[in-house]
Order: sequence, then structure tokens, then C-alpha cells
Amino acid sequence: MESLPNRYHPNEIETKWYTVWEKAGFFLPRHPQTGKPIVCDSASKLPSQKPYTIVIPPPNVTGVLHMGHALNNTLQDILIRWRRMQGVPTLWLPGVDHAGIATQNVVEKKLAKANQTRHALGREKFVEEVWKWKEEHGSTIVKQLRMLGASCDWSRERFTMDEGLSRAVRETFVLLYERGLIYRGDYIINWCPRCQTALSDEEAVHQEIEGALYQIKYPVEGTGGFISLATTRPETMLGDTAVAIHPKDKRYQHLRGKKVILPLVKRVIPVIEDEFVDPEFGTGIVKVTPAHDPNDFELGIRHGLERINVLNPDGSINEKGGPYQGLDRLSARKKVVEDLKAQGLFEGEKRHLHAVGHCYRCHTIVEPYLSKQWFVKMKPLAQKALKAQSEGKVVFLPSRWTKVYTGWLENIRDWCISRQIWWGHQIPVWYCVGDETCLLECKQPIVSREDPKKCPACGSTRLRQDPDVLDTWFSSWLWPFSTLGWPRQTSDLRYFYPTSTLITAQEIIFFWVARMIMAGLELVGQVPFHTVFIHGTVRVEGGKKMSKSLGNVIDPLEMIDEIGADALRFSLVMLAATDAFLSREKFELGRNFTNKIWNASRFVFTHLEKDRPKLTSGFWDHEEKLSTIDKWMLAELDQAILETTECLEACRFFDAANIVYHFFWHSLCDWYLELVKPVLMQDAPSERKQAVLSVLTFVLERSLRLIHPFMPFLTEEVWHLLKERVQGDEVSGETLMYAPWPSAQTKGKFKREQEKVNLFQEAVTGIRDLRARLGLKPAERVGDVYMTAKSENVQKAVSEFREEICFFARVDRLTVREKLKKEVGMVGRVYHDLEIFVGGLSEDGLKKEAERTENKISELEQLVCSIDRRLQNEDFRAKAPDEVVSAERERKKNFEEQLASHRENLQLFR
RNA sequence: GGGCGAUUAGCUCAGUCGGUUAGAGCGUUCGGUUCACAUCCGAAAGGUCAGAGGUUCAAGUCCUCUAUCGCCCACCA
Repeated sequence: MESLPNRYHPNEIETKWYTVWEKAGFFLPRHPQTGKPIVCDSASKLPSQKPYTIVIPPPNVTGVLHMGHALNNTLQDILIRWRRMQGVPTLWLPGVDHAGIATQNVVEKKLAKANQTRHALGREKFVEEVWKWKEEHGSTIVKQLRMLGASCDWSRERFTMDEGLSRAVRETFVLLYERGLIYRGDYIINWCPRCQTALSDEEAVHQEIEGALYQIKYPVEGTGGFISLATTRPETMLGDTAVAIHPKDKRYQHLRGKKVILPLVKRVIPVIEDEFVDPEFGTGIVKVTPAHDPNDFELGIRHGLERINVLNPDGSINEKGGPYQGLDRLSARKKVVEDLKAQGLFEGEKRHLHAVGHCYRCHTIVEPYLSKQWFVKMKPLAQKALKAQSEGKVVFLPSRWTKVYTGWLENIRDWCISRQIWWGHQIPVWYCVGDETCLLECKQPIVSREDPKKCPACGSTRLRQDPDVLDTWFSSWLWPFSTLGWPRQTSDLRYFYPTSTLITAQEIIFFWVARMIMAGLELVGQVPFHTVFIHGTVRVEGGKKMSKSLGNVIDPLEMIDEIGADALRFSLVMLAATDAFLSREKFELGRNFTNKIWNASRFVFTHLEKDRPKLTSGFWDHEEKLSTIDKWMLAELDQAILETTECLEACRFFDAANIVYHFFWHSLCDWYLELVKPVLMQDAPSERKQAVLSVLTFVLERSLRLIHPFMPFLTEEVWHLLKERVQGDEVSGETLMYAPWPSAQTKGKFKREQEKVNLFQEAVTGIRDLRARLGLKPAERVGDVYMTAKSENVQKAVSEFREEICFFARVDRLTVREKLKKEVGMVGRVYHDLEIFVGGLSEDGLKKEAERTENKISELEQLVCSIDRRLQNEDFRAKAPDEVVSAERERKKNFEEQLASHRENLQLFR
């Protein structure tokens, strides 16, 4: 057997295993009885057992893996691998989102480098270019997910613009249109002048900026007087069609029914009264621009005002803006202010903090803009989604996110779904542009699942499809069922829908999670998933979000290259229990753990070289061959198994990782491995050695299973190395991926052993502490170490460990207190009812120990005092549960005994 | 402006039903490498649980207020 390097080198091992797994089809869901892959629309019978399904939050096709993805997908992979090991048919369905605006931007940028524009190219050619780009670069993130170890079923990989999903999008649009849930109309939407498209409310991100509040004067018609009003966007006055006051505002009663002259454009506009106006804000008079402000738009409807759109799609002033035509909105703002100043109508400006919408993509300030768009009527959908939650059909974890979800749904507004871009699902609506005489009848748009050939009204074949495409999220919200074949009733849809768990970040609860729930309920009639787990946001140290634009990224791919995917995964889970602040150093945690597992395994292997012992759980039938420490080890393993399972069930990833970490490192390596070393070092074969090897290999093997969901590559590698070195059916099968998830077997029957070892550990720690404090070198033989124990039980337990304690601290005699009194230079420490003494001390050492003991005594005295106070309280005795009261009494007794021992010891030292 | 969350060791965070002397990792200090791993082992030090009230026999834990920080949402021009 070749010798293994003393450090773990992950790179080749990870590549090797991923290839093996994928080729072998291990990621496909499997029939629990036959073990055969479950293929979509297969003729074979579906299992009766409920599957475990996760659909991936599809990353953008333009994306590269960042830490957020790494965390998100690690958590999904942990659940999937864990359930797979439990023998559940498990599907993790991967895919990629076409990311309309983002992708279009990327390709446009590429064209710009070649001095090209999409307009010059034309729509058809441009879309071809995007597809070409997608073929070349679109699988980047998918490859990176593989590097992370994601055990997705790649045979089911989907793309939001592939044929099936496009059909689902069309079906949805038509269905919702038929149900009266999609409509088209002129409304104020968020317009990004740079992307030149409408955005949904969620895509217009409010950010606080420091603007100015400008106060200006409008002359009142026919009176020679003026009114003052305040605005943050003076240039929009070009589109004013009224000014408004509060009907009860005493200051402005004289303005009722009056008209004002709009400066610069000289338009005469009415003074209207509306409750909406807040008399407290500004001057109490507000300019009304129905085409450029959502409130003013509503005002305009109530008062029948004209809507004058003064902006071009690129944000410049259009012909309605007279002399300002052609100026960008911000230049126009300056010019308007200047001109007002020149005319003496400007009354000043003051700094003003306010939240302004920014394009989520390019961060340009968006303009409220009047235009004709398609909308989804959200209230009816939201009702269903709220009901599903209140009935417990969807559960959010951690539960506080529930309120975020319901709060949004309760205040939902209609969803603007049309986008004026070219990359995406073109809206399945056609308009007849044929026969002029037919125009009246043909005004009705043709909304169709199939491309229509002719106008159903006039028969004209001159049809024009709506040029807009749908919001990317209009395909994403169908993801949990469109990927399974919907609207076709595939076997996948029947078997895997609804899915089990959705794992995602907080940012897309509105964009995606809530909308998926609405779509699932409306279109399939069931929630798309039962549990939504929201994980923390990954940030860099200092608190900023980690993002490419801030240049503060810790690249997960670099980390994989340096320390391996397993180490990255484990570190992330340990670090990102809540919102996490990361730094490169923190990833050492995972790296060190991989190395620890590697080396512990290597150590075990060195003792397996000779005879390829049988790895068996058979020792359960021969308990008499197991020592206390063996039984303790097995009990610890079981505890780790139970706790890890419990945590995974509750999506408590950090706790689960923490448990396996401590179990492996501290219980297995620091205690068990160290304790059995002397046995293993013996050259001669012995029954004891056999027993130890059995337990050791068994525990190692079970640990590998337990750790596998977190660190799949390393555990698979070590598992195979172990397999080569032992015999027996405990290590069978081709892969650890399908090794059954461990179950507890000791069922508490080694409780006594656990208690004994805990006591022993305390004793050993005490001895080490003493030795360290006394400055004894490890090899230095000191006088004697004595142990005394008051109760017989403890005495027995301790004598059982004489051998082990010798190994650490040389217990030469087990004796009793009486004998000790005769010795000189003793120092002692008390552990419950166990005492340890070391002899042969200097004067100085004795003095220090006396001081320590005095401190300890006063600490204990205080404790006893406070317990006493409690016990003397009548209310406590009367109202506290009996077991609490008796526990207090017990504690007091304990402390008093310790106190007595320490006092006696103090005498010894003096 | 509204909502949510946080505040516990030098740092990052656990702490479940209110009940033992409040825990871990990192960092620090001290000691240690022939015998798997210095990416290691052993030990220690380190806490007014943000502050103030309240409920309770009992509060890190429940309630109220205050302060600071973070996040999300929002059409006061």
C-alpha cells in the first residue's frame, strides 16, 4: 500500500470523484427498491415513497460563482446528500436563468467594443448574438457548481428560455389573460433611461440620496399675485397640468377656482383641491404632473387632468418641453432653475434627503414615466398565497421571515411585466395592422398559445407581435413546475411536485419566493414547496455586502483552488449561521478540519496495513470485549448521529456542522485516539488490540458518513482508502453517497460509561493543569501522584483508568486522604468527589497553590451563601418545583464538601 | 416614516421550556515535535450578558422604555 502524504491535497481528488459520480449517474433520483434511476416520463412505475426535491434558485446565465452562491448551493447539497443517504428518492434540479436585462447589457457591451450597437444589428441578429454568447459563456456557473461538489441531476438541467419553459411562459400568459389577471394599460411605471425599459417596483431600488427641495413661484392668473410651491424635480414642471391644495387649508381659500400660469411654458393650469395634499409639507401647495409622478397620476384621474409626457425614452426632454427639448433631464433641471431665477420666480433651494428609485441593474435614477405596459393583477393571487401560509402549507425558516412575506403580499401592487428589451420571452400578443376598414374590430389584441396566422376579425395576415418581452421573473416564478414539465402532465411533475425545500437568500423573497407561491397555487393548484429556508447574507469584514462592483470579493473559486471545495463548504456553513462577515483567514477553519480528518484516517490506516481486519458491527454482540472507553466512544458517536440528524431536519446547518466537528476532532481524535494509542502501539496481536481496531474503524467509517454531506470529496476518498484496507460488508457499495445515513445503536445503554469517562476526563485535565502550573516537563518524573475518591463508585471508575492515567500522569498509587497527610509537599485539586495530589513541590510552588486554594475557597463560600439565601426563602420553597428545590439542596451539599476538602488541603500546604 | 433584527470574553458568534459555577471557535499567555496531523497537542487567563425599569421564588432568556448598529420596506411633493 502506497504511503499517503501527511497533508491533504484536495484538487485532484475532487476532480476525480466528481467525474466518477456524474458518470455513474449517482446524482439521478433513484428508485428505493430497484436502485434504478427515475427518469422523466419513464414507463416504469414511480416509487410509492415520497421523494425529496429541491429546485435550484437558477443563477443568472451571466453569473460567476460568488460566495453567496457557494453558501446557498452548499446548503442545498447538504440536504440533498443527507436525504439521499437516508434512502429517499432525491432530486436536485439545476438550471440557469436567462436574466433579460443583465444578459442583454453584457452582449451590448461586447458589441460596443466592436463599435456595434444592437440597433444597427437589428433585433433578430442581436438575439442570435445573445444565443451565441450563451452557448459560449452560459455554462460557466454550471461548471463552477460542479467544482463546489453540487450533486445536481444535470440530466434535468433547464434554461428559462428553452423550449419547454417557453411553452410554460406562454401558457401562463394566456391563462392569466383569459382569467382576467393580465391587462394592458397606460400607467406610471419606473423607467430606466439607460436601459430604456420599464421596471417593476421591485426592480426600482430605493436609495437615499441628498437632493434639493426647490421652492418656486407660479403667478396666479389675473390677480398679479403668486403662489409658492416646492419640488425636488423642477424640470417636471414642463408637464404640470394643475397645482393642488388641501381643501381645508385656510391659507389658500382665496385660490379656490383660480388658475395659475405655468412659468416658462406659459400654460394656464387650474388650482385643484384634494385631500391628498399634506398642508404641513413645503408650502402646502403641490404641482401636479400626472405623466411623471404616481400620485399626480392618481390626482389626474380624479380631476380629469391632461397628461403631458415631457420625456423621451432616453431621459431627455421631448418636443413638449419647448426650448428645453433635447436636454437631458438633469441638465434641464439646471436650466429650468436658472431661467426661473432670471424671471425672479425662484425662491431658493435647500438640501433634502429623500429616497429615489434606482435601476437594480445599472443604478441609474429611474423616472416615473407614463407608458402603455402589461400588468398582472396581483391581489387575487396574493390572497391565495396568504391563505396557503396561514394554513401552514408553506413554512418559513427562520420564522421571522413569514412577516416579511405576508407584509409584502398584503400591500401588493400590480406587477408590470413588459420590458422594452429584446432578450427574453416575447409577449404572445399580436395586433392586426391589416385592413384599415377593420381597424375598429381589430383593436382587440390577439392573445394566443400558438403564433396566429391571420386576424380572426378581418382575416388579414398582416399581424404584428407586441415587441416587448416579459420580465425575467415571469419565467422564474414558474420554475418549480415548468422545470418538471408543466403544462404537460409529466411523471416528473406528478412525482416531484410540490418540491420539499427552497433554500434562498433574503433578497429575493419578493422577486421570486412569493411569486412562485402565487404561481404554484394559481396554475398547479398547490404550493411549490413546503419549507422556505432563508440563509444569511455573506459580507466581507467591515460589514459591506460582498459584491463585484465593490471589488471586495473573496472568490470562492480561488478558495477552492487553494484549500478545496470541502474546506470552503465547511467553513461557509460554520461561519454563515447568520449574516456572515468573511475574511480569507476564517476559511482556515475548514481547511484545518479537512487536514485533521485526513491525518486521523491516515493514522488509523497505519494500523490496518498488516492483516486487513474485518470491519464489522459484530462487536455489538460481544460487549464484554469492549472497555469503558470503547463504550464511551460508541455512545458519543450515537449522540453525534442523533444530534446531527435532528439539526439537519430543522435546517440548523451551523449546529449540525458544529456537532460533527467537535465529535470528530475532540471526542474521536483528542480522546479516543490518544487513549488507545498504547494499545495500538503494541507489536503483538491481542484481543484488546482487535477490539480497539474494530471500534476505531467502525467509528471512523460512521464519521465519514456523518460528515459526507458537508465534505463530500474528502470523505469519499478516505472511505475508499478505508475500504481497501478492511474486509466486511460494513464498507460495501461503490460510493459513500449511497451508504446509509447512520442510526444510533447504543440507545443510552452506555450511560454509565459516559459518566465514568467524563469524570476521568476531568481528572486528566486536572492533572495536566497541575503539571502545567508546577512547570513539570512531560518527561519529568515527579514524586508521586495520588488520587483519592470518596465514593466507592468513583474509586472504582478511577482505578479502571489507572492505566490510561499513568499514560498521562503516572499515578503510582491509589490511596486515601489519611495517607496523604503524612506526605510533605502535596498539592491537590478537587473534582466533585475526586481529588488529585502531586507530591514533591518547592516552597514557592506550595505558596502559589495555597493562594489558589484560598481563592477557590472564597468563591465556593459565596456560592454556598447564595444557595443558602435561596433555600431560606419561603417563597422559593413553596413555589419552585420540588425537583428544583432538591437540586439546590444537592448543589449546596456538593459545594460544602468541596469546600471542606479545599480547607483541609490548605492545611496540608502550610 | 413603517417594520424586522442585533447588542453576551479582545474578535466572530452559540445559549432550545426562565432553574447547576453563562459556552465554543479564533486571538492572547504559558508549556510541548523521535511515536497521524505545528494546518498539531496540552493548559490557562479572559464576562456588570448595551443601559434603565418591570414581571417572577428565580431573568442572558419574558415585558416596557432608552441608546447604538444593521437590514428590509415606503408615492410627503
